[in-house]
Amino acid sequence: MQLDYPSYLEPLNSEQRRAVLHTGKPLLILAGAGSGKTRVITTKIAWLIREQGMDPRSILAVTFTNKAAKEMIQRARQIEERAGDAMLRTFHSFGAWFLRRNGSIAGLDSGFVIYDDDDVVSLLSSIMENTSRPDIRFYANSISRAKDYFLGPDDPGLGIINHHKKFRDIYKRYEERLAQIGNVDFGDLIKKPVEILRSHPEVTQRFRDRFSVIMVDEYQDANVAQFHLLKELCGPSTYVCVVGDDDQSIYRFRGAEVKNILEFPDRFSGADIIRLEQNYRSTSSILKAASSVVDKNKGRLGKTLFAEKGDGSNPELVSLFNQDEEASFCADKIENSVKKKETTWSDWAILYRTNAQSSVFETLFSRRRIPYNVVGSLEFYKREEIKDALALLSFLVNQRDEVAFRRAVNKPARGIGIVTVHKIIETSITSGENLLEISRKLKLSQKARTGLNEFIKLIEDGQALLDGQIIHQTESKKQKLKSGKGLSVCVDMLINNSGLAKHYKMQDEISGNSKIDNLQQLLNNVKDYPNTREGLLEFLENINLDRTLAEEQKDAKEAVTLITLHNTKGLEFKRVIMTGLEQGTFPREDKKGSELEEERRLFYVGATRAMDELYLTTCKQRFMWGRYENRTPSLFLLEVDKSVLKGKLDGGSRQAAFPMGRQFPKSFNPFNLANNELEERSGWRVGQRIFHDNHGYGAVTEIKDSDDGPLVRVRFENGHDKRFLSEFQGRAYEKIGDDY
DNA sequence: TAGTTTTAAGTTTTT
DNA sequence: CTTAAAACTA
Repeated sequence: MQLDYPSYLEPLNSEQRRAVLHTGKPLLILAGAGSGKTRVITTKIAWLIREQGMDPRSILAVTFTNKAAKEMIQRARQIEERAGDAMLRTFHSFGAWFLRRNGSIAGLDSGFVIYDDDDVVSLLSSIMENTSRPDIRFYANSISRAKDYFLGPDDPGLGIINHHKKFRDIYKRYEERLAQIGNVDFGDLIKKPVEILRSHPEVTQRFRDRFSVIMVDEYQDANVAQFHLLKELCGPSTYVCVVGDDDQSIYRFRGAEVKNILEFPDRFSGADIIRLEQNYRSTSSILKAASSVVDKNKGRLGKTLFAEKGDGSNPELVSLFNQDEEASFCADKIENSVKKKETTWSDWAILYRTNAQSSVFETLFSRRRIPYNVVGSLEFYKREEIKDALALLSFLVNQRDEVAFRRAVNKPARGIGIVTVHKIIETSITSGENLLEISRKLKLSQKARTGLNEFIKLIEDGQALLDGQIIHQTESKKQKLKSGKGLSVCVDMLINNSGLAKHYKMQDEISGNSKIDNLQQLLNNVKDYPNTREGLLEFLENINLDRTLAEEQKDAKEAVTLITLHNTKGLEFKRVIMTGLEQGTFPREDKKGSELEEERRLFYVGATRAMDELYLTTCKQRFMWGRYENRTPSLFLLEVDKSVLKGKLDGGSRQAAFPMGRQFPKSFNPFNLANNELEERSGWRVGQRIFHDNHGYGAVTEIKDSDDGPLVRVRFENGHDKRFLSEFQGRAYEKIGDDY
């Protein structure tokens, strides 16, 4: 039989197919959860290339997370290989790409570095002296929101964001300072391109010629500035297609405007609307449970979503005593089902509201040897040692970067105090010369001069390395540099010659940290970038736009997923456990009105990730601020339709035998028969099996005396060799079971 | 100025 | 419980 459309459109339903084949006018696709919108977008990209003869390079598709972008390009390529040449980015990464090429029009050097929120606070703190940290954060947040709404410091409407009189002035000074430095913040990645496009018609024309198709996914989470960017990129002949669902809007806290969806038909005249209302993902009982909560929201378009699948088993409400029992429940449930071969590890996801909640699961899962992946935790980046190294790298590409300079110049201590640092920065601002030049010529005390010269030498050596010179004196060092890979050559030199490596190595031995390991991980992460200025810039841009890149790439495919609710957008799992359903955790206690509605939508997003089974857990107590705090069940558990819910809010009366994390009381030492003086004095014993939250299982291999007391050496199953001073025992190292 | 000790404060969510 | 800022000492 002859089909009137290509075979790869066959799996689509009629509405999905209509969306793929739609051409001409602007298109708004209102796509409910699990209605196959990713499939529609990817198929549409393939169809445009294959059937319409479209050049892949003229297609721009925008998503909101890097994870979604990667998945989308992969799925499109499965249908049509050439889809790999289409431009698929997040809004912010598109903005960065745009500014690297066109920023010079607005006076921006192509070598800019992107400031994250902490950097913004740091810069702002030098503008707002004598201001408390929380206040600075508040103003930093206001500036960021203002940019989301495309409001500059001179905009009359600025009062809506922050009505304080001094806000306008602070914003203005911040912008001036940032311009002097030559870097940008997240908001600039959207706002600046719009400004350039508006003031330079020839640039706009170039972009309109380049992109004839623009698609935007998760349009409900676009902010006002992003709407303006889209509008500028769309010429009269551009085909524009946006996909969204107002019920899944979960980023209003950072400026997302659902109005963008509501007003799309007005802003893009003649727009067609296609609704995808058939849900293919979840059982109808899961869908019903999810909808019954979001139904309580007042401000919504309202939609009918039909489940394709049958009823399935009802979502199960599980009441537990505390977060340790919650973790045990999850572990048992998952383990049993995998043992019975009902599921594999990767069929399961554990969802929580805040990143901090992952640690209980991580500890228990590694103890029970359940493989897991934590998605998108920011931890790696927040680490002191990583920030130190990155500050050095940022300063290497931009010697006006006072934020990076401040952090790097006296770490480890080189005898350069705040007075000196302040003097250098002030002189640089007034004279216009960069911080390195000022550092070279400024008259200083002998002590500060010596330290500063070390720092200058370090930066000069780094620059020389990026320029392809090998600068080191000793043969062994030269050898080491030659054998290094890519950018890790330069980074390795920096962290060693700066003294950071030595500094943290000492710290690790005293406290049992693994900061050196993290720096090592950083080296590993940069090894594939070329050892040039361009390579370094590319690396810095990538990690600032996608923090998950810095994490250890241990993506074992067969593993349970631990993930925040926000990060689950666009994903699906056979079985989902939503945890921490308590007032104060989810929803957060202080949420009411429109913010509470956003939490409800978050519940909806989380619940609709589940294909076959959904569990909702709540605890009577939770360990917070060093105490067990009593909790009451989440409002959402009262709101969810009881006719599709298994279980009641009763359990959890059972007292936990031992809180997790400390199976033995502190005083408990099963090996008090130490046979030599050192073992007795240290409280440890060679052969003792131990468990460490970060490193897993291991055994004591050696105890020796040192200036600071007995030093215990541990060999871990993951191959790592660690040492720690015995007086810090019990903090991170836990004795378990028998000797080897 | 550097390093240590004390005290206070604080948990969203992410590009 | 952790982290950050402030106060204190060498």
